[in-house]
Amino acid sequence: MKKTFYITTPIYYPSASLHVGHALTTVMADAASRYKRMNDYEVFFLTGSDEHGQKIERSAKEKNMDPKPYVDDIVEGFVDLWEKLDISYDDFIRTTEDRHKETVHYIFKKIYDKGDIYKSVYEGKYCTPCETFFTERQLDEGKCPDCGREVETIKEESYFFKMSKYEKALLTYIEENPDFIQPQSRKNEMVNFIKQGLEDLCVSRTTFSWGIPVPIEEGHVIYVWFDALTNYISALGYGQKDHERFDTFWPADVHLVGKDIVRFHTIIWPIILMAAEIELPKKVYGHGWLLLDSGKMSKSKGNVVDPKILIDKYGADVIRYFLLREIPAGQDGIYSEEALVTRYNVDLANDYGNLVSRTVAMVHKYFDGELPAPVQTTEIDADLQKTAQQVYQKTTEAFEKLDFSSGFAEIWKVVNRANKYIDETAPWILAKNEEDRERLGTVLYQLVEAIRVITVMITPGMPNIIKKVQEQIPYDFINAKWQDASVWGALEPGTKLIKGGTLFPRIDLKTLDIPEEEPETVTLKEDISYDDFAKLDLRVVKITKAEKVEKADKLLKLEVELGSETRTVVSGVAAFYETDQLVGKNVILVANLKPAKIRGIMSQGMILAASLEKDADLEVISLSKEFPSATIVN
RNA sequence: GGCGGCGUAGCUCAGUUGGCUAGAGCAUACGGUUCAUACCCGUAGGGUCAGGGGUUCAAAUCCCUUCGCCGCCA
Repeated sequence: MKKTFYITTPIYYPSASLHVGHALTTVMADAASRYKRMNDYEVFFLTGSDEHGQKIERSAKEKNMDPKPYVDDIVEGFVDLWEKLDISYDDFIRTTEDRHKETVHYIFKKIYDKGDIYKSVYEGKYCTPCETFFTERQLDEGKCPDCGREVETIKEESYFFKMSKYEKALLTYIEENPDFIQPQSRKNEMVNFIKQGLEDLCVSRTTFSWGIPVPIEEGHVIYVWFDALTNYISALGYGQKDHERFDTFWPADVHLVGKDIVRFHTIIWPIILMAAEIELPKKVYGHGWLLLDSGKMSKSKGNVVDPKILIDKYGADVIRYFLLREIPAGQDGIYSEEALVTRYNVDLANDYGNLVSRTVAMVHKYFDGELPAPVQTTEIDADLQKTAQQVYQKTTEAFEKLDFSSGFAEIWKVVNRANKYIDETAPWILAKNEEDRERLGTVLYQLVEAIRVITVMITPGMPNIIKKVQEQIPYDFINAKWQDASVWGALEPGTKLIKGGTLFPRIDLKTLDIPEEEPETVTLKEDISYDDFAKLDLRVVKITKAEKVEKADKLLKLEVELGSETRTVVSGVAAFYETDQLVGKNVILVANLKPAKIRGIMSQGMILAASLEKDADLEVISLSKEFPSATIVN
């Protein structure tokens, strides 16, 4: 019997287009799927869309559309994106499909009949204009967090799911399966959460109708998670006539999710399954977010990065490689187009692409494109092979853990080793002496083998570029097995290599048209009159002495000359200036500021300085010309 | 407020059960090379391992504490 591997992404919500963050989850799942297929697993890779809910109902209404055609358009965009990204999913489940509804009905009834779903009254804070329920905690000072208006307490008949009943069973499962929740930090959070006690979950609503009807009573629709999570088995045919897929693939090997929905997947979902007496998934992996320099990507900030534009610009493989390489396992990563292009230039163009290019070129120059046979190998050759073998081991371990970032870092050790190997063996010198011809052939063979091994290993991440490599080095990369990277010497000597185009042409960062971030709109304080300004008495003063204030790392005690007077000023600049850097500077003093005691020192005025938020940087305003002490500034 | 995590080079991060001179990549500077995509190879600079205290023959690592950042708490 073939080993099976079932991996899922979340089903995405079609209220807006997908951004690179979504692409990250899906690309990871795809790389894992391809890796497993190369290892002879029968893989089932599921993605889809979560199409019900009030938000969709409302958005459709705003566009004067029925919900279904409304989501159809958006979901088409999802499918299109995954196609562009070469996502090799086996099925795409939509929660509006009949097969999904069938399973949801089946499982709802099963749990209801068992007594784990019961009818009660839901009480919550409701914002009528927004038509949304909130919990106490979500409220912003008692008001609606979306619109700021008053909320009212509303009661509604609802069906509840007895989560509390399974609290202990779930904890036991998590304990007995230490790898169930990944990464570890998430697991700890979830355990804490469960230990605080689980409340029963409201699983139906009457306030909107765009959803799967509750099978036992009209007017109720099944609410979010019960509907959405069930996709993982409805797509397999659970509770349907044909459930062969379910029998083959369940329990899932990995539910890959963003860290924000780990809780639903590690608490609600397992409990639904327990109540329905279905085996639990083996693993839920919560990966990090893709952040922008400027913070989290969000629709409201308008800083969402559209993956389709990036794919058109750089190609799917490049985006895939960046996502897999740049985001450390389980952690957040930062996206910027500069980072993307730098990765591209350094790893793909300079190191890998150029390695292929120079190697194929040499085989052509010295052997007419015919791959020479290796003859006698040396220590250097052995070292290259050893690197490749070790990397194969480590990359395997990393890929098994879905740690693609480390995996690709490993693979590049072979790339680097191979480039160094060229330097060490200097084929262009060997080519000058006829007696070195065998050695030259051996060297080039080793290089092409190294490229073969590397290329096999990058296949799960970059399924496209390997086709181009294959055009230059005739080896069946497309159908390669993972194990093919563990052997050395698979290429037939005499194979004709074909010079091809550049795999990854370098991109000049300077010519890149990266849209500047919008300059912040400056909000100024309210206008003041000239008289207000004239109240300030600003004077040029020379700093004559500066010393640190004890027990205050930010403060310096300065002495300044104001005419004949010597004043003491306490200033928060210690993080940016050594004491002797300030002495002698002509700076501007707010001379008529009311004296104030700071750390027990009477500060008589204030020195002007420009500073960034959170003390990120600071510079005292000083004059470059000499002015008499106490000169007026206006 | 409760629980947990993090703080290591200019930037992004590795540092396993305490153990050689604290590492890698990017960036910078210099040198080498010409097969190659202004690439590749090498060398160098750059660190109070957030601050303070403690345990130990020995601490980035263990304990306490201060500061800063982050996550979870339906």
